[in-house]
Amino acid sequence: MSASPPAPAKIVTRFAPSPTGFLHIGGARTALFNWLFARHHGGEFRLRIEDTDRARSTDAAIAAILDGLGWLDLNWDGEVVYQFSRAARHAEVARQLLEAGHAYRCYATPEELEALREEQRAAKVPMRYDGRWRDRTDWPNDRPYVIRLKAPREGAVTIHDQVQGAVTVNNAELDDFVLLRSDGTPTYMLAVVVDDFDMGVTHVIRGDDHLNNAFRQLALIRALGWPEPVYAHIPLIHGSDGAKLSKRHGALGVDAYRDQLGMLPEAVENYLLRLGWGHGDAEIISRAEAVAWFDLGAVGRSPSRFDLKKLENLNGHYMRAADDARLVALIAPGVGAALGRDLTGDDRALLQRTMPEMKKRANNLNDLTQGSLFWLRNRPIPMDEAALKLLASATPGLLDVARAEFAAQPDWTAAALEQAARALAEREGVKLGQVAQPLRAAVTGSAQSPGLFEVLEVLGRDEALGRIDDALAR
RNA sequence: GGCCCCUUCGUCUAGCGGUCUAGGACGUCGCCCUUUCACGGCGAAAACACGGGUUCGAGUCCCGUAGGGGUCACCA
Repeated sequence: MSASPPAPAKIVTRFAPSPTGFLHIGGARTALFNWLFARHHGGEFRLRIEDTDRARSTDAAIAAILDGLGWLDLNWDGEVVYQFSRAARHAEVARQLLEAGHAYRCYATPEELEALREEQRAAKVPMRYDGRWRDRTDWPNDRPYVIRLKAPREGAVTIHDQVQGAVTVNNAELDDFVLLRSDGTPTYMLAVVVDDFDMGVTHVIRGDDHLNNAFRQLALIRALGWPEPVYAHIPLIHGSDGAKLSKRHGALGVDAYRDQLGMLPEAVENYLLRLGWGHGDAEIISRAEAVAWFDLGAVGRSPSRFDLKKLENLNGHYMRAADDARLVALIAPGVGAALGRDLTGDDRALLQRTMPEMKKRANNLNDLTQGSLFWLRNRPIPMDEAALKLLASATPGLLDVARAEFAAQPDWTAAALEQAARALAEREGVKLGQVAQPLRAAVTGSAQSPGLFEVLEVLGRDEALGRIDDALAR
């Protein structure tokens, strides 16, 4: 038996949102990148809910995050880790650091620290904790204290970030941050490091708003003697005006892309993938291709702006490629609500039959829903403004003649009806459009629709003729 | 303000010293198809932020400037 090569360490990534709101588009992309990286390498993708901020964390937010990941089909491995439940472990690590001399007790009060910051602000010097308790041992045992990391003060730290490249920060820029609060609860900085270690996380892929934190976390990791993860800080997503995307600034939860904008998850995924990452000229990228191609090295370093137009275009593409039955199922609730009734099996069959033509005309589910209503409306169907105008300006009498021609057709088929209409137009010396447009308005209530004769055929003789009569009677 | 990061068409991007008179996609405009609207096809306008270097040669490397972003809590 020959010696087997050293087994490559299993790659473990994680998505660690704090449940203080919906899963926004930036978080979704971070989750996507982590998921793709793990799947590409055959590793694990873990989910951790950072709920240590008890005041701001909510169950509704947790549900929204899980729901959003589920919609995007970003499945995670293992159990969800709830950070708050690990507080005892975090505190234990802080105590351990204290005993090893890598951390110390700090009795400075919040007021005292605020005064310090105020001084520094006034003196225009960097605001950071000055280490006043770093070497003291005259602890007033009757007062609460926090545990701070005794961070190195000399030298510099360089992170070889997979996206940002080598980034160096002088240790003098960093201060002795708090690990354990005076009430014994861990800070984010401690919790992240401990949890990533305990979960075996090898690659930390997150927004570059965490880049500066990485240096602090690295100092902690080194004090603990733990292995350092590989970092990849991806640029943030900005709004269309270049300003940071925030809740009050165009940032929507992924649920809004589904429920309000009518997007398909594969379109959102494809769009997010191309935001900050590229693979040559590839634009339409399947999930299998994404898994095969994804790499951190191709992630761009500059922030990108969110472009709804492009997302909608992509969504249109995926809708045209989508299975008709799936689309019917997706719009059925909306169609039923607009119609004020439950859809029958016949209704669904009609939507299904017309879907190949309908989906070419919509870039989102909302438009598809609205556009499909005319098939199922009860007579007399409502007319929109353009339809009214078409009927009003139609050649007098033409609609009546067309109605009579159609009524006389033995075969109610698109081909036969078209032939009749063309013959009529020729006989009357008008263009086909002059016959077709008023008819379109009469049977669809709109100036735009799939091919008129196909519409007439699908509607059926009685319904079509009835709608024309309704228009004639106006 | 200190520190860190970023800078190719309006937007997302390709480009990893010469093949760049800078490619693709969305958007925009025009044409074709056509009973309307779409879909589809063809085409056009549109970018290397600026200034210095390095080099035989720079969109590609280095340094400044400007602009943008991030971050500086007992929040995460």
